[in-house]
Amino acid sequence: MKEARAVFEPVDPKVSFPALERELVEFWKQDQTFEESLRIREGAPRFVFYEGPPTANGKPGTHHILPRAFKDVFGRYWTMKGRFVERKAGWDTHGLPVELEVEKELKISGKQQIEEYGVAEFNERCKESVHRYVRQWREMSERMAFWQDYDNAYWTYHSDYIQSVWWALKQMWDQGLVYLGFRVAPYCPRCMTPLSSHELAQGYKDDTPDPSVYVRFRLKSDPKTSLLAWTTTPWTLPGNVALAVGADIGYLKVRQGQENVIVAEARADALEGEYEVVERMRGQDLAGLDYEPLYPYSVPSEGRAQYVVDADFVSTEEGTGIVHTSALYGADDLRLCQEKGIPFRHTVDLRGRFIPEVEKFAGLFVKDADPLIVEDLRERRLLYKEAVVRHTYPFCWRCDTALIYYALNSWYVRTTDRKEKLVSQNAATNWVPPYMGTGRMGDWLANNVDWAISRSRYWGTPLPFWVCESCEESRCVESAEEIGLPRDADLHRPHIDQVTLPCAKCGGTMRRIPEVLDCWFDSGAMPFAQRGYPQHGKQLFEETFPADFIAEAVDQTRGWFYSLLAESVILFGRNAYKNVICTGHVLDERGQKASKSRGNVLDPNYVFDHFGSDAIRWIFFTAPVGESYRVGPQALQEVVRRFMLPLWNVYSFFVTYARIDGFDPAGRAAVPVGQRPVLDRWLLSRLSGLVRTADVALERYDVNGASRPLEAFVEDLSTWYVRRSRRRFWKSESDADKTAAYQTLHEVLVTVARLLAPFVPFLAEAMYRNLTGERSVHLADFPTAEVGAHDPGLETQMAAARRAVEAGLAARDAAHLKVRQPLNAAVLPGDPLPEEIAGIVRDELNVKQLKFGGAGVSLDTNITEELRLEGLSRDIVRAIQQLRKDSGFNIEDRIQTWYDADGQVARAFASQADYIKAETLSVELNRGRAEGVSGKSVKIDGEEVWLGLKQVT
RNA sequence: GGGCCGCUAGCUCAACUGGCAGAGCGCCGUGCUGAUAACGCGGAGGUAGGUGGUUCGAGUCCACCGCGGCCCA
Repeated sequence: MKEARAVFEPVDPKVSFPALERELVEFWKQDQTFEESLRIREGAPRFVFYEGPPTANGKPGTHHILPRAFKDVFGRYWTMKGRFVERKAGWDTHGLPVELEVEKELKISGKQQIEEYGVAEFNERCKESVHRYVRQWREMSERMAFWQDYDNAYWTYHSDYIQSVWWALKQMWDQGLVYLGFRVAPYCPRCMTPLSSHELAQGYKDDTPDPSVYVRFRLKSDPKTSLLAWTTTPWTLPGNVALAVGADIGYLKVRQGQENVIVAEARADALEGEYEVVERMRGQDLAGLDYEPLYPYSVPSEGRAQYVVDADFVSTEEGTGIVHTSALYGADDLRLCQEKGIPFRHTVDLRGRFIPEVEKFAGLFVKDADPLIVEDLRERRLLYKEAVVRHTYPFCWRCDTALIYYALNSWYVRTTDRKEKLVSQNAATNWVPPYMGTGRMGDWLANNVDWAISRSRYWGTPLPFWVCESCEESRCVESAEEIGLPRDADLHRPHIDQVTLPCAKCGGTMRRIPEVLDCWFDSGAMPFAQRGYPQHGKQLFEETFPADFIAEAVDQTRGWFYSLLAESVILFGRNAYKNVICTGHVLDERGQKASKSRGNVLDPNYVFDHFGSDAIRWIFFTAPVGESYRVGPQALQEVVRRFMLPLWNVYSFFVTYARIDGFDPAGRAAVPVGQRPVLDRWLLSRLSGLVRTADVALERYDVNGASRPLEAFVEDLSTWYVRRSRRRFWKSESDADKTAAYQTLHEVLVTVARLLAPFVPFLAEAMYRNLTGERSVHLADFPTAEVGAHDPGLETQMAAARRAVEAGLAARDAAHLKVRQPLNAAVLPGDPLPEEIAGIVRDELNVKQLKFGGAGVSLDTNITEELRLEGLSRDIVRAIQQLRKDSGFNIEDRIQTWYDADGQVARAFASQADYIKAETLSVELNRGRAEGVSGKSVKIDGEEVWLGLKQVT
């Protein structure tokens, strides 16, 4: 309009957020906005963030967006607060998951086939696989606007990184924390490898049938009397070396026919048939009794075995209260035997078959031997009774073989030695939500066991332990140089296995142990290993340890959250992170966990292409942190419709009118807030409170505490401020009121864009760049609250006004008086409102006079002729506006208007002509039908009225 | 078997320290509208998973039980 120069680009109200986002991804890349956001904060105090490296063994899913969104929001927030936030990307590249992916690719399975294929070649394939997946991860991360330095990522397989890890192991070695232990682990006899707890968790099956057998162990001193023991693994019976009882548990000796049987009193219902109690005793009375071995295979010639011992793990929850103990096939069993000095030896080999010395069952696979053993005991009248139990039992998640518990050698870090410190350092860490730290993590640490760090695999950091062939002297190496290799040498198997070292003690040959390192140790080393510390980056490491903030999903409790904590406590005496957000799981729309095997993983590209990254981020930020999230097309659609579009439309509304009026935020001095109309003062007061609320919440890592008030504010902005202010922008005259409206809405939108920038970086960027003409919202400062604008009294009054409106509209509805019909007066309950606010209520209710203080709402329903005509004039305006719109006229177009009407409607046209002309931008209002003007008949108050509009050029 | 979390309208979820049970979506009715894929008002829809307890008062605190999710065994 007029000669005004529009300073804003037009805004498409039919925006496609996915398209908008793609443009901005490209813009940021070209503009190097992220790099700039770091550059402008160089030298400022750091906010230290650590990237928990994703394992690059598969395509990223929508559930991976969740923790990455939380990581991103704080990087952006603290950058806007003036801190330097380095964001070094990282990739977890080693480990069984990567190997399995490659095994699938190569269509091979198991260690034997890998070795036939060739370890060198196999590891090359692993590396290639990782790079392939990292490309997809990077693409997803950039599309979701997770700003990180991807070009300088750390990779756990790099030689520098491996040597940092070696250094860490050497530190632990020197502290005497590394040892070779003989422990019971879940073991797959087909794959011939122990499994990690992580793998174990994937393979439990409910309702697995197993034999449940009760076995007599005859006392040496009295062969008529047996101790009754229960087991679900008969194959461990040839390995029996002891029976365990609880010292304080009460036991019964009962007579059944010619035989006596001893069981826990609390388990007497395990007895079959009639019995007579002969004697009562306690576990401690039984301890030390010798019994007849079932089989002669399990005990070496020396040492005392096969007698009753007391143990703290015996319970009377199930079984007989007398626990059959086979040293090598149960964790409690082995610990007990080691404590009591009971000798033992294996009866089963690494393939899960009985060794030749177990003559009766030699060569049989243990599970196949179960029924034979039961039968053997039955024939020898040692079987008391037999049944089948259904319980939860672990299987190999790869090959589905039933796992067995099996004792073998593994390397350990004695974390239990630092348990107190682990617990206290964890307690000093700020967990969001808090129960993750005290509950899940705290309980886990309280039951800390030594960390099994060795894996009998191929693609991993090789354990730098060399052992002498002759004298068993061992040594830990901490760098490539130390073993005569260049720093950048490939340190992986099989190359490293070629390196032999002379034994300093006996001059013999030292060879590396074959195992590689648990890959969780790799990622836990990232605070220093990402710098190549201590050979490189010493100062950088010291400046960036510990992290202010990390975020991952809940499954990292025993994963990265623990490995970071354990390694940092051992090496540096404190935790590696001060604040941690633990996000929940992403569920599908039916509430099921998203997983590859269920096939319900939401493809991130589907989400990005249909709804956009901002939409999914906003869902994650507003849903309860730490809980499970249900995400699907409906939820995404809703967040777009409920939050993003209303905000976008406020923005589009502003730009539409600002362009028409040529409003330039820099063009005129700001109207002082105190002089602006009450709606503006109210909105600015709300904004001021919002800024403070969001800022305080984010400082406390309370994402919901910021996002939910933001959402509520946008709703108020859209459904109250803009709704009540439309006429201020629409009216023709440019006065102080209109200027105030423009200035207020502009300021609010710019501030909201800055507040939203960390959360929905695309939407905020699009708004901010157009509204300010500046380069990027992500280079701006986070808003600070305008203390002067805060007016709690006004907010209270406005809330009262809105309640009054609500009551008034309800009363009108009940009286069937439509809102377009003005009324003379209304009485509302409550205290009188100041005139300025009462005016808003009058407008909204369309009444001439308002009184407060009534008991309820009462309306003056007497409609005078004058009120009648006024009401009709609003119907007329409404009809003309609709016709203007249907005719495709622009909002600011002037028109000539013709009408053909009779009676009341005609009188309304005449008496309210000025009002109608002003509202509809009609320069003329003519009665009768015009030649050559296309028109339309409409119904107004039941009467046919012909309207014709013509644009004035 | 143990631990953590959840269970509030048909669906998704709120409600500072105990104080009259709410919103959004969906449904029905109605109104408003030259920003909106909208919005307003009204309506239907609730024994707050169950049972006890503490309290003047419990969705909220305690105990036990049930169901679901996750983690661990």
